[in-house]
Amino acid sequence: MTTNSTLDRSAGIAVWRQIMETLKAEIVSGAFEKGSRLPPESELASRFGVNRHTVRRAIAALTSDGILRADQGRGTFVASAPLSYPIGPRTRFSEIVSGQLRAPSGRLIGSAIEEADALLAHQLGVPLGTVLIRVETLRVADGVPMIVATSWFEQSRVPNFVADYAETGSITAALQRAGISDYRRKETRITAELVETRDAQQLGLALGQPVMVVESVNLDMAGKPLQCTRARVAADRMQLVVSGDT
Amino acid sequence: MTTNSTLDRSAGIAVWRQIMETLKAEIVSGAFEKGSRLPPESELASRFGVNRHTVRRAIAALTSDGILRADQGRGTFVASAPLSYPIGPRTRFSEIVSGQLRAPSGRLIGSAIEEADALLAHQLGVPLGTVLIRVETLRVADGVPMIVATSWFEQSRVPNFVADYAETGSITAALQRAGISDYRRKETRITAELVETRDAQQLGLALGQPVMVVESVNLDMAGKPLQCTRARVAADRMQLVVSGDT
DNA sequence: GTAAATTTGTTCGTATGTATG
DNA sequence: GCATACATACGAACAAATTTA
Repeated sequence: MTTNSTLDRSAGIAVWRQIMETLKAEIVSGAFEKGSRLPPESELASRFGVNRHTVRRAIAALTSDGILRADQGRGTFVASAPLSYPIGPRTRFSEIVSGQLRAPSGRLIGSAIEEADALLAHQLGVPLGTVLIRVETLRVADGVPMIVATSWFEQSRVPNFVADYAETGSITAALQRAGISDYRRKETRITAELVETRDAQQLGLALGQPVMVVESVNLDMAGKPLQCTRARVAADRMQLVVSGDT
Repeated sequence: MTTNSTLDRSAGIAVWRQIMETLKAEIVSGAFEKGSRLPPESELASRFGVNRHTVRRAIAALTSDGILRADQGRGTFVASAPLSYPIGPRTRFSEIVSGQLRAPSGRLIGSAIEEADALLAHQLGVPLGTVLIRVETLRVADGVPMIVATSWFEQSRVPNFVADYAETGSITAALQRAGISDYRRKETRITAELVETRDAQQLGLALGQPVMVVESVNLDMAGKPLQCTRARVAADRMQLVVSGDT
């Protein structure tokens, strides 16, 4: 079960973290049941070919994440098994990919004003340092959190966006109040990462679970970039569908 | 589009590596065109709030990956952006990589004869129990493994597929030898999972890393299902791109 | 064409973090 | 807890190549 992926000592990733990731992956994949005892530290140390201190640090990190719990004298136990929300056949949410969800099921979980860095400036076609609105939203289907998304808009184009979105729960509706009647998606880029701590909390995912990262740019009808979105999608609950037609 | 403006100094990941990942993500997302010059090291250092040495190490790592190239006195330039994988009706791995000036290569890593189960029978439009060829392939670009794919074909339509693919390294070429001159993609479904042990070995990924799972069905020009594929894509090496034209 | 400014490349030293025994 | 070795990060300087004025 365990392929000894050789520890890399100069990859810029601390050995304790590499061990932590490996153990987490094994727990997630079900190698250890919930409540079961982990092998003793000495055994793990010899298995990974490291000092016991190093294993202890990996275990400490997993403990502070709530994944393990160590009882002095008894051993280390799996505290929380990986969550899973089997909501039947995977929901198909291709329309969400472009951030064009029309139904008001979005919840505002945060917003901020910030200046465009090189990447955002390029994607939105604005000068570096342009004032942007950043909006964090959570999208839920059937009571299950599905997507955490971060969107950026040029503030001068949608000055009252945050209040409008909070009220309507819909990006389309909020944009309409700013006089933008329609928009279209330019392109969508998809990759996958391990979920970040904050997103894991929002999505109710265990750490170490994968999320799809969907980056998209929407254009107004004049072809000017309007909105830039980075959505993190719970991979076990949702499937992106790309039609081959047209 | 990493908005990770704050570097995490106690995550067990070296700062230079965090910067490397950020820059790589920005290059992939198109903030810097191929051939364009990166901001000077001093500027990047102040942007990330680190010493110039630290930026230099991140740049050195990207240089040894072939992504950047540094000329003394001139600057640092984007040599070759990491691959992106455009998904559309005519997706073909070899065209994609050759379009981006990379050397494509498909390697046969296994094959088997099996009977269609309910799912495969439905997707290929054949009766339950129809004899299929299952082919496992590894696709590599510039010596870096990118994709492990499992494909199913109706054996009677491509009786000699395995030998033809092993010889040509190309699905398109092997199908042509079976008299199938062209095909198109019906639909593509994307999700993400943690990499499986066997795939991790093939792709050279550590356990616990995410892969994108791309399931697709190709149709022949008469619209009949021809090929059904489940590809596992190394998420840190490739980005799927859906253009907005479709 | 020369000088100044920019930008990458290199070499010291020092402090801190990581991993071992 | 302590001593040791190595990797990481910072700071200051200087050298080499290129661009700009």
